[in-house]
Amino acid sequence: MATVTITDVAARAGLSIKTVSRVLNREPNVREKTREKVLEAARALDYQPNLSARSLAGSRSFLIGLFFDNPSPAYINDVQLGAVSRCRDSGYHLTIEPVDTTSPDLERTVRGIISTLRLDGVILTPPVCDDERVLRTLEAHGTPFVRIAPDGQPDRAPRVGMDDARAAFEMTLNLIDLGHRRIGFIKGHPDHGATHLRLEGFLGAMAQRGLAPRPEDVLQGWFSSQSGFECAEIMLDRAERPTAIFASNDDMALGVMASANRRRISVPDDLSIAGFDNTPAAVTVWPHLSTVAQPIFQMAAAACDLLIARAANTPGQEGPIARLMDFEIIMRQSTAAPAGR
Amino acid sequence: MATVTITDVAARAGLSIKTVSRVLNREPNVREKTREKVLEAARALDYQPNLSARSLAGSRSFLIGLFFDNPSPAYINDVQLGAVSRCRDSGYHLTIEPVDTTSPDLERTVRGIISTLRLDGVILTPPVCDDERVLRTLEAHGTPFVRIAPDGQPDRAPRVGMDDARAAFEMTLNLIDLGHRRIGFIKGHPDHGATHLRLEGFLGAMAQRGLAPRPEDVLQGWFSSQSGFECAEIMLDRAERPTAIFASNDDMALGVMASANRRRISVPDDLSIAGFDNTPAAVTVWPHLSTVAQPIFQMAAAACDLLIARAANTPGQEGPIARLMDFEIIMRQSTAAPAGR
DNA sequence: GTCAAAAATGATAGCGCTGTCATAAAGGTC
DNA sequence: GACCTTTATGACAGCGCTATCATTTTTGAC
Repeated sequence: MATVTITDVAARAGLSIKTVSRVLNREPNVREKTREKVLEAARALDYQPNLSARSLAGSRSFLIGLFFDNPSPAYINDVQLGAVSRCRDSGYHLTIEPVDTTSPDLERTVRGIISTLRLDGVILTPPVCDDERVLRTLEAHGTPFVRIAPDGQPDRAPRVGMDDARAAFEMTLNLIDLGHRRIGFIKGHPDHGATHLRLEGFLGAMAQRGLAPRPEDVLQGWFSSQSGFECAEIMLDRAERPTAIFASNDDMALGVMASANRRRISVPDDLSIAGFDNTPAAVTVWPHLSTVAQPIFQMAAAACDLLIARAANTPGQEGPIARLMDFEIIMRQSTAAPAGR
Repeated sequence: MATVTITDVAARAGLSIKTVSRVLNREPNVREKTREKVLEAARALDYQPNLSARSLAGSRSFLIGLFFDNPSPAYINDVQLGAVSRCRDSGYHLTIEPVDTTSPDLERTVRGIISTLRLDGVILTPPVCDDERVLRTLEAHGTPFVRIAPDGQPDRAPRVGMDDARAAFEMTLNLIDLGHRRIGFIKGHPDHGATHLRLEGFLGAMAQRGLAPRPEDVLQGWFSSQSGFECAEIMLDRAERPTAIFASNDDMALGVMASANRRRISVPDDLSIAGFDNTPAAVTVWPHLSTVAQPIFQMAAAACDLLIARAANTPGQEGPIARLMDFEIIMRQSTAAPAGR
């Protein structure tokens, strides 16, 4: 309730408010002894800077925006925690802004958000990171942004991600090395960049081992468990069915497992299943799902770092930045060697 | 980039900035014609008010904070969407603030957030809504807050929730009416208010039908799927096992299902399973999980409404407010009449 | 029309900071 | 010590709005 201002701190320290401001903003040219006096006064008074005032007077708002459109809750949750963890370290805060990429009003909405809040930076998750209107609006306004796992346009703006193709490649190799020859694949939502890369990795691995997936074993899903279920129903209905199914994300893999359960097909004995994302649900089901763990938390944290550094005018790398993080292949109980071998 | 200020709008409309401010804030005593002139000028210039300036000059920050501590991603996702939907309507924004209720620094953290951001209100989700230190800090600072599904202290501050006891009661009745007599129950995390209420509802329904659960059939879980799995392992290991298990949330129910799958116990033929929350995962598994749907989105929206009305000084209800929302019992394929009956 | 009351509008002072620029203190050189 | 350079500190304007209070215009009663 009682509001302590920078003036109070200055009075207590016997210095001007400008000097206090310098200390608080880690500006140079402050004597060590002075710095200590200020810090002590601030601590004694439990001073908390007023963000609005800082923002109004200065060039930074200390606010990062997270734009997303209906991703999986587990994914967005990790992104949020990763971003907030870095915000905390730098006195920043995160506002979340769900946007509807199918809305005709999208540009106006985005413009309203960034100019009202004066965001220092924006984090874009799929599929917003690939929406041309959002990118253009941000660029026109001069708001820095970082894309997480974007589809393409590598040089357009900083991005962080992981090597989806490589991960899918390695998971597929694992499946093949387990002894599987006929492997089904379920593609993700066509609007998500990762979808194409994961397919590419799958096909690459098959080709490298001299295998060619039958066309009817590569189906189009939508990243929803329902779509995974439906694709599995189709594949498992056939007389000659795959011995393994690799779904482009865990939700769809779980849909596959649901279908197998319904048909009393034993996993992994009669069907191996692999997913992608390592969502919490992957270890909620039995058998636990083999999957690819993405460093989502770290990707978001890195994105946040980039934006904060940029706002602080830290002479970071100029020009296009792309940070690729490491993934991890996690083989659990849903995959095994095919039966009868 | 080009920043349009209220002064620009005033100049274009040929009025003073104060009049423009009046229109923008829907203050009374503005002629209809004047209002239109202002609105038109604002539209023509694509004027966006500067939140920092508004906040610094006025008494509102147009910021709502959402405090949470490690809840399920699906839950927090719904809360966020519900809250943001109302924020959008009123020019508000939502900042997310994960807090660690086990941290010794909790008070300082909370104090820092609310005084730096000058939050107009805070939404508290379980278990933060029952943390005495958080409540006290908020009260001391005079920051309005609304609790979602708190444990007790009904008169302490506004809260929104649902009748957890009643929902558990009805679900249990459904199970009994299906023919189940021996029903296992898995309790939730003891720090969550809903835990006690759900147990109470379960016991009440059993009692009403003249049934008494055996002590060994009521186990302590932690809301995690792992804990549900472990409890199920214990119950299903026994010679005389329950014909139905009601878990206090979906995650645990999914753990039960995993255990059943592992043991090749057929669901629902040999074991009925019911959950609580209606998470997306409930329809990801096979068979789909019978559960209780909470109106989480609506609860968060209502919480947000309360805070915004309070900040706008709308003479809403003073004193303790409690809004109870409707739940829905959803019976899917994981429950059926017990076999051999 | 006159006059008071009510309604509409405007002038101006901050809100709590940061940025700019001026000033003071400290350090170096001979 | 005189002088210059570097480093440290301070005075003050102003960011874009809202709040207060003064002023003007409109309205209504007679």
